[in-house]
Amino acid sequence: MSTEIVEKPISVLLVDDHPLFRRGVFAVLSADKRIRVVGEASNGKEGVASARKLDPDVILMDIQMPEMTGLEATVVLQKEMPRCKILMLTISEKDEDLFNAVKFGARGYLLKEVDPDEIIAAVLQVASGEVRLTTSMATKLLGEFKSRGEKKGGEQALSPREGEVLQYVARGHTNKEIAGTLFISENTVKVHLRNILDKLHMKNRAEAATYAAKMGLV
Amino acid sequence: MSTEIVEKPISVLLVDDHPLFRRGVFAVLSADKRIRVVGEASNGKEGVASARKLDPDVILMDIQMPEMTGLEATVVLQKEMPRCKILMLTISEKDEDLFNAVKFGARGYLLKEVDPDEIIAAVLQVASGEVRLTTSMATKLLGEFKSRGEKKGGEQALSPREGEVLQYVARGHTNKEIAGTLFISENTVKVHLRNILDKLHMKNRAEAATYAAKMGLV
DNA sequence: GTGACAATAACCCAAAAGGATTATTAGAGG
DNA sequence: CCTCTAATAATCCTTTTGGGTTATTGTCAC
Repeated sequence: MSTEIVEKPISVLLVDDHPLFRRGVFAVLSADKRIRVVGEASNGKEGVASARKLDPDVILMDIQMPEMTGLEATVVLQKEMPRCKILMLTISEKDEDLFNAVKFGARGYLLKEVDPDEIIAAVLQVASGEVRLTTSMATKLLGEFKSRGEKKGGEQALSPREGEVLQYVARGHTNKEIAGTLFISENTVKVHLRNILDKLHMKNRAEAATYAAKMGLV
Repeated sequence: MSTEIVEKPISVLLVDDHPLFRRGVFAVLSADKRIRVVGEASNGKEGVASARKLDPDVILMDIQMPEMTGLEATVVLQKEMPRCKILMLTISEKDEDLFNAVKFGARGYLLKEVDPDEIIAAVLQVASGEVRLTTSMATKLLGEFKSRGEKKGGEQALSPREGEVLQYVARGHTNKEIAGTLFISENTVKVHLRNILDKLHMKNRAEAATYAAKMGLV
């Protein structure tokens, strides 16, 4: 047995709806021997499927994507595969997105305008179990948690399906339309919506739509 | 083959504030022998300077950039170097950006989510003097110009009262509640809401609520 | 294998929202 | 003075939503 320890490269899955951007990230990450890009996906849904199949160490995830956003995908994957570290790589500088990403289990938050070097450092860092945030982000988060410190008792997370339904509601679709899109009965949509309203302590779909928009789900 | 006519490659300048994205585009374009990337810039100001120096055939330009946006740069360059074709490559699906880009002289409008192949085709097409738009964009442009002819400019602004009603809608208030708050009849609230939906081309209050949240009204 | 939970679905009923039309009044601006 | 518009309001009718209840299935964890 050799005394040299051969490290297995960190496997990375890219989830972003822009093929061109993916290619850029791919080029940057592939230039580093400690990292290996094992797959790509172009929306949250595909991302979840790929993650299940590939079981990557790190997922680089965009937030704003068609079909299923990065936030929703993060919710799903955190529950399913807690070993897998999710690093948000997004254009959004909105505080709301940052808070939600962290709340839903992301291990880091990078803006797309970062330097190539930075992204490599971030991948290595989250792979090793650390969290990657800029100091200004960390400050924002601390302030946020302090201000809602004791209140957090009742908050229940939405299930993936509920998140999906909520998206369509926010886009102005009726229950019947949503049922048609998701191939389920209108009754089921109504049940989902009722559960959503109960969990969010809200009164009707318009209020829930506002919530969804603010959370960046649409 | 010595009889083959050797075409000079199309020279391309990339202007985008995301190094990672630039790298992706560079990789894609460099893989095609008919195209040669001759320079990169990370904002509109740098882009204009580089364009003056390099005189590229085609400029791939982002819209949202620090210092000087792609739209501003397009205005400057169109006046100075009309031979140089500008192709917007942006994340923005906003009609307004599309309209402005075309108005300011862009020869094409691509969304960043396009396939690599598409971007090569678009560069070749605008280099040859054609215009590159999706059919849905062309339709939007036509509709815009037609409606400018007869009415004042497409979107009608909400009246103050309508804005007020929309806020309450986004907060999840019912028509009856809004009527009570504003000391008007429920019928009037319904009229306001109908006018809001008509003006925004929306279908129901949930969709309007999403719009309000995105606009920062709530 | 039991218990928890997500997703599915059905039924009923009341309340709310949506769509169309018509009309009155107060102000602003020509 | 006349016109245009925002804001007000009513009536009629249809569709959608919201609220409560019950039940079946599949999966995952313990």
